[in-house]
Amino acid sequence: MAVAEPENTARRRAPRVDAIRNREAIVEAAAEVLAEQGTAVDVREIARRSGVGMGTLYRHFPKKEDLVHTVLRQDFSRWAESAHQAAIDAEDPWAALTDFYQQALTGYARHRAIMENFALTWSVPDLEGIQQLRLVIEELCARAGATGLLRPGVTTDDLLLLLVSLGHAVQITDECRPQMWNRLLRISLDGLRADHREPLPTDTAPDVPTTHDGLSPN
Amino acid sequence: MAVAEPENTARRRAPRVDAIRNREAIVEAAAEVLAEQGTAVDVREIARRSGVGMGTLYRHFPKKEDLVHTVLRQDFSRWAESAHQAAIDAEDPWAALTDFYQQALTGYARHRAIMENFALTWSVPDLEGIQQLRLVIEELCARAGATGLLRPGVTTDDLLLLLVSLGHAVQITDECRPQMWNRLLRISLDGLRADHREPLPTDTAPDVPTTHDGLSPN
Amino acid sequence: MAVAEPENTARRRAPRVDAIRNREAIVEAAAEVLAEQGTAVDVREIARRSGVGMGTLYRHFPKKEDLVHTVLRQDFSRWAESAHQAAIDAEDPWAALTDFYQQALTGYARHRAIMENFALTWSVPDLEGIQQLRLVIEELCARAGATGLLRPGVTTDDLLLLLVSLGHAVQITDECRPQMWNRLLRISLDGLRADHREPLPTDTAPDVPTTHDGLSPN
Amino acid sequence: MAVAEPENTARRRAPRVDAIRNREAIVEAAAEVLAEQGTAVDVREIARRSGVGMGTLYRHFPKKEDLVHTVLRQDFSRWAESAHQAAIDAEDPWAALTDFYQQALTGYARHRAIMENFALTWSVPDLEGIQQLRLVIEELCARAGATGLLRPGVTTDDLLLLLVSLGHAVQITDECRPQMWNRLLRISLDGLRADHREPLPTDTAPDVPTTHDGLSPN
DNA sequence: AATGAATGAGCGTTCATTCAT
DNA sequence: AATGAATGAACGCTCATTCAT
Repeated sequence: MAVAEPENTARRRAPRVDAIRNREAIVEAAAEVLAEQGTAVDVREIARRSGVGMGTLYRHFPKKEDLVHTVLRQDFSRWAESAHQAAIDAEDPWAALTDFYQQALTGYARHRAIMENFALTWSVPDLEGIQQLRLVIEELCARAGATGLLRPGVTTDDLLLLLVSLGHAVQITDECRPQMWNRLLRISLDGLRADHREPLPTDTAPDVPTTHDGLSPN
Repeated sequence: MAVAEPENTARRRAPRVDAIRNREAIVEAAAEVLAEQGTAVDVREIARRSGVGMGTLYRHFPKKEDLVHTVLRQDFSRWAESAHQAAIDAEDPWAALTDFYQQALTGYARHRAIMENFALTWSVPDLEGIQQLRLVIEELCARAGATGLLRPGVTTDDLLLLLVSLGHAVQITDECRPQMWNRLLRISLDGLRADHREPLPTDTAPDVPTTHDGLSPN
Repeated sequence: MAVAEPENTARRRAPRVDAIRNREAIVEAAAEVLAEQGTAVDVREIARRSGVGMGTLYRHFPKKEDLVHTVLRQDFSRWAESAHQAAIDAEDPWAALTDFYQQALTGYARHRAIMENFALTWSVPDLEGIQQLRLVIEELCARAGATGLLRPGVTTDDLLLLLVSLGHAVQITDECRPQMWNRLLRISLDGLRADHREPLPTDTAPDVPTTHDGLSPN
Repeated sequence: MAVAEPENTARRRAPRVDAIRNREAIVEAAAEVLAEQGTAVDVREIARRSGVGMGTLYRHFPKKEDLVHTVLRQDFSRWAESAHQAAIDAEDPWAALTDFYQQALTGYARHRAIMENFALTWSVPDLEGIQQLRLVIEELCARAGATGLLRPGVTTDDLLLLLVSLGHAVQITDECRPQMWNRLLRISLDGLRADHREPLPTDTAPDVPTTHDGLSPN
């Protein structure tokens, strides 16, 4: 009898298993489709690929936008997580920074929805996933700054914008010159090194504070 | 009879004049609209602004894409021309390079169609206008290379891709951080200076030859 | 075994109690929602408010229409009952008739489902509840007729149709001219008084017999 | 040559013939369908019946509501016109009033969209067509008032609301008791006669002025 | 018997492209 | 050659009803 109780409890929540499976199928299919085709896809295509009806899709995500944001959150999060892991594994701070760009760009260049929506980094910076990504960069920035290897005055936002910028370059050259972006990355990273001491132009941003002003001592 | 002849001739050639005028009106209106709203505009809007009917528009440009390409050709050309002029006026080669980016990004960041279609730079590199732009960059590259101020190994394509890349950054930050891209530009330009001598990664492009192989002495 | 029996019995009958409770909850919620929003409501809203799942709702009422009819039966019944009570309480027959309309229209003008479905009065006259309402009117009619105050030839159906008709007027003017229907009521009631002795047009109804033909002697 | 000019002018407007024909076909089909099924019809059904594509329909009426309003305007107008004609033809003012109701109700009882939207009479009283209808009633009211046959204090709005009210009754009884509404009409008209001198309840309407207060001398 | 997730036809609307005039 | 009306497939979304648990 005592054993039966948990079973009952479990049974009560049983129906949701399918719903969860469906939700996951939808998100998975959407992630796939969005990565492939960008946010302009027909919702029906997502429904088709996930094997559910329109109603099911709309039960879980009342607006197309909701689904898109969910997927973006997830994708940005995953991206941030793997980047974070790589940062931890890296030996010296500069390598961490370098590897971060390398991996970030290698992995997500083909993700159309991510690239399309990288603009959100600035317009909706508090989207979960984007914030995570920002935190990773913030840490990379702080560490590289602390070693004195990073050019003085470089901020998290600078590094983030560089990522967005290079991401676009990667996407654009992906088909015809798949490795070319590495050259641009190298150039940019060199420009970020501490042997450049000329101050960067100020950008008098009203609301987004520069995170690391004066952090790096030298 | 003598009177009829000119009439006939006039009748036959008059339409041509109209046709040309119409074509120009369409392209002009399209340029305006595309710059403002990007390629997602309704074709009707272009027809409306140019003062012609849909049929006329489609007679001249059987696909929307044809019109877009035509406009892009023109816009890239104009861009290239003004850049060329600026390059000529510049005193030293490095300033020429710097000014080029400055002006290009300042002026075209809000040209939505250009920014959207900068990808064509790589997928359709022989589009007239893009080629012109490329030639300007090629010259800037050569001159800066010749002075020894440019990092060895930097190619025209590198500079072009940098332009595309920064263009995207400008566009994305235009609303919330309008001047921020200047920082990125500075960083990139510093990375392009000759005090960086480490070789750039090779990019083994199959079809588009690196333009300046062997240009840089070291 | 003796213990098992009641258990089994309990098990068999327990659900019934729940079922009845559920059914009532559904009807109650539906009555509320239908009165508020009319028959165009989403069935989900009813399920939500009654606290049951869609399956349960549809087990009890296989079609939305079934539920609507059940609720209407109930609402018409209640209406009839309170009208009946008021009729009993009234002193003279003419006041009874007058008060009936006054109260009926004041109370049910905002009952959207009732107003929407008053047509059922004629198309489904044997719907329980409607019949009850009809009986009340029949009695009012008979009593007023007996006193000689009611215009000769006026039938229960006339009075019922007048109610429907005025009900619609009330509903329509509820927002902008909330008391205007009283004027129409007054006019109609005056037209129903016995000082009008011209015979009313015949209506040669094939199936629904006029209830009070020749009832009023004078 | 002078003769050719008008021809040319005519030719310039020629293409519109089809458009006008289509627009008319759409309105006609819509009028038909709306009368039959009310405003809930699928726009595709209207397109189908009028023999045009969806695009054509939406070119002429950018929103479904636009088409519906156009049709209602037209239907109300026609109704008003024929009522006006009948009013002119009538010999004495009281017969004019009587005939107006008779014809109005006979002709439009089956017009579902009209009946559905009669509420607009109060919420959107300035819809062309409704205003026309109101003017006709206003005149009927004034004339009947002037003869002293109309009950003192009766306003245009009273007569209009009576029309709406009876219209609903007609619609509801149309299938099972098609002539029954005549009895209600008779009753109401008798209530409107001048032998009823008790003042009608006031309705303290804030914005819509009572048109004929104290107009009738007797 | 109860749950609520799943279904899918249908709705109002848009827009690149075609075609009669 | 020019016009702009016509086309219809496709889109985002809703909701009465069914079905697996």
